[in-house]
Amino acid sequence: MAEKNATAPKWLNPSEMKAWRQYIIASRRLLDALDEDLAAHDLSMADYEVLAQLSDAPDRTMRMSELAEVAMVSRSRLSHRIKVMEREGWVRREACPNDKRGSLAIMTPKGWKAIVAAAPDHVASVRSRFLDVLDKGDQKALAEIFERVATRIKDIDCDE
Amino acid sequence: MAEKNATAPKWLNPSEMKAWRQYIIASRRLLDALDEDLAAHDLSMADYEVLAQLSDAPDRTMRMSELAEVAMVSRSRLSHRIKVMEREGWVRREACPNDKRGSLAIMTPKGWKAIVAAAPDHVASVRSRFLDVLDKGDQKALAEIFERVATRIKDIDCDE
DNA sequence: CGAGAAAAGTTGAATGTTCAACTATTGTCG
DNA sequence: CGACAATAGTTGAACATTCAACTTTTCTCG
Repeated sequence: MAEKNATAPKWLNPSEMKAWRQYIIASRRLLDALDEDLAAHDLSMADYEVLAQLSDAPDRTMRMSELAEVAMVSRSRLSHRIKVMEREGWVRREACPNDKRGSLAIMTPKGWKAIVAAAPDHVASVRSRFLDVLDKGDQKALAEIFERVATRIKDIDCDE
Repeated sequence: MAEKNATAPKWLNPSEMKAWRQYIIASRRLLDALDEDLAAHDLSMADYEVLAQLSDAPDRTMRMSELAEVAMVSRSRLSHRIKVMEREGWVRREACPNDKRGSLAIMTPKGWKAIVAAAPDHVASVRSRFLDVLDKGDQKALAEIFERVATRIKDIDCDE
């Protein structure tokens, strides 16, 4: 849990509140819109992320736990999702040769076709719904801010 | 679906990519962390939002559809969630006096106690995980950017 | 070596969310 | 008025996610 800082006021001031609310509202709408756009390809954002990461890996092959890590989903969730992707014929599993506990997720040609079909639309959608309203300076500022946010979260959760 | 702009390149350039990835990664981690923090009060972010909005309404009472709107959840989802909150004794439902189709969600004293207990921790958590890494300028920049994002999404989805 | 801790992955059950269908009421307008 | 469209809300079934338990294998270190 977050440390309570003795000097921090209990409630947010108007400027903090505005930043937080605008962020949370726009993020919700943005993710919803991107999900809707992806639905045309029968994909959710989470499934897209999994397939995109897998398609980027050498031989389009990855250890389950590594894939879970980079796609930011739990192992359990990945396991369940891969099961349905297997049924769709997008991915297959193979035993890991050097670690007998392990399991490899391997993208099939059909899976490759699916991600290749979805990617341009998804990129266009990210562009039109998000990037198009940012100029170069905004891009840089945003990247810096969220890099700090991610770092901060890692720091808090490591020493508690 | 997003319009395809003839001049837009198919892929993201490094600066766009960085802004997008940092945003999506940090957001995921941030929301996860806030959810974990709220778990101490047996709440998800979505449930917190519902209760917070309801607690702000006159008489802590709201029409279901209005509550769904401001809490950014579907009507169906709200209906299901309110059912479990009713079981917890946090909310009760009452028929809407002037519109016989309608239904009012009313926060109980127990529900008020729950949100009052959770709110300071949640605010502290938003602060320490997010706001603390923003200076005044960042706050303003972020609010402006995400206001544009939200507006853009509304605009796209209205004329298509 | 070998005991116990840690890591990888899966599973089933419980819980949460979406989706489409449905009832009931209200609004619109010829 | 009265037919039809639109709105409010709920429901159950299908689907997705989480959670804790479990198996198997590997790592650590006395």
